Amino acid sequence: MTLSGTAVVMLGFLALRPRSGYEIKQAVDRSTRYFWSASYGQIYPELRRLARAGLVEAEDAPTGARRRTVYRITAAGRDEFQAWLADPGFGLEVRDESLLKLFFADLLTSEQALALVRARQAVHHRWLGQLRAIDVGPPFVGGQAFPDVVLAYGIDFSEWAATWWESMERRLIARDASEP
Amino acid sequence: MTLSGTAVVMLGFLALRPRSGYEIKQAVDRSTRYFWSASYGQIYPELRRLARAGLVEAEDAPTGARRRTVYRITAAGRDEFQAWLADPGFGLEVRDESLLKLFFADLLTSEQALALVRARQAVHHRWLGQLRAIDVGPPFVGGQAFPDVVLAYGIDFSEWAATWWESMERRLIARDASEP
DNA sequence: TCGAGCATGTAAATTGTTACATGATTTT
DNA sequence: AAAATCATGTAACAATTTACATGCTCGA
Repeated sequence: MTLSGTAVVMLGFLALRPRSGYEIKQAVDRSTRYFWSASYGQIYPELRRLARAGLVEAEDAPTGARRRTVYRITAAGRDEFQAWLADPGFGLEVRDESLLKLFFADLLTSEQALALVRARQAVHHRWLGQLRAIDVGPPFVGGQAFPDVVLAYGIDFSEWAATWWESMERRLIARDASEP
Repeated sequence: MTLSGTAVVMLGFLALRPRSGYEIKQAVDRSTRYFWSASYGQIYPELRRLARAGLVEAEDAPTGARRRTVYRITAAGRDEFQAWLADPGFGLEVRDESLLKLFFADLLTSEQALALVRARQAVHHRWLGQLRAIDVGPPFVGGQAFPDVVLAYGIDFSEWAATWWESMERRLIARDASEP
């Protein structure tokens, strides 16, 4: 059984505690979304697939007349998740349109290139604000140490990147000043 | 006309000079692949679409009896590419399976978590070697300054990341030594 | 002559996003 | 009473990977 990326992150959150599809989406959006996102269009169909495969179990848990289904990971699901987790191999894919634009930025004016560099900078500053807000809030996953390690990585990387793009901005400005 | 990511990178390389599909793939693999990859399964069909849309022109350029088609960007194609390039907005998506595994690493033994951290380290060291080899070789795109900026980003990031994961390794080892 | 590299392509499957649709509950 | 949020889902589309298939050319 090969788990898709979405299946794996869902199983991971269900391994911590039972949740509804809606709650899984919230968990992803509050934590892994920077490096592993998931949309409702994937989550709900995938929950059904996982249930058919016996990796999770569904339970009706309505709030009043509003229907709600909570999923619980099974022993088989836990085994699958552990197997994925224990394998030290991993995929790492990046689709970075700003680096791509910068790559071809010789075809831009100085002003346009500068705008690009500043837009990129802004992204890192925004992330930094968001991640620091998580950092000072209550722990996302109680008793778990590694989510904090990942958060620390996010903050450290954002700081490094913000600084890198700021110094790139200064270099571009200096270059423009010397060449008319 | 909305250009797909693959279309855009192809048009970008064709804006620098005419190439065959094979040569576009080589260009991508030698330069943008770390942040923007493309496979033959996309490139060849997309070249035909771009030709139908009038953004590129095909020309037969066989080597002996081996067929070969070289594509040249048209004025319309250049306009489309410039329009994409001049827009300072960008997408940035990451699918980082190693951060995801680290996020759930409380479910792993110390040894397994350490193996994961070391595997991640190895990736950055490998990239660093590859990027430094490009850095000392002949310039990939003659007369263009920004590809070197992107390369510098890649090298600086790889150095930062290698260091970060090394210090994470030391922290894990220290933690394991203090807690039995 | 054999293998590496040049060169082009298709088909199937997977993966994922976006937009749409519906309705209940809670907060302002 | 309206708006935000909770909650679930589908359909259409877009993007992408992988595996397969074919055949030429050049250097060892």
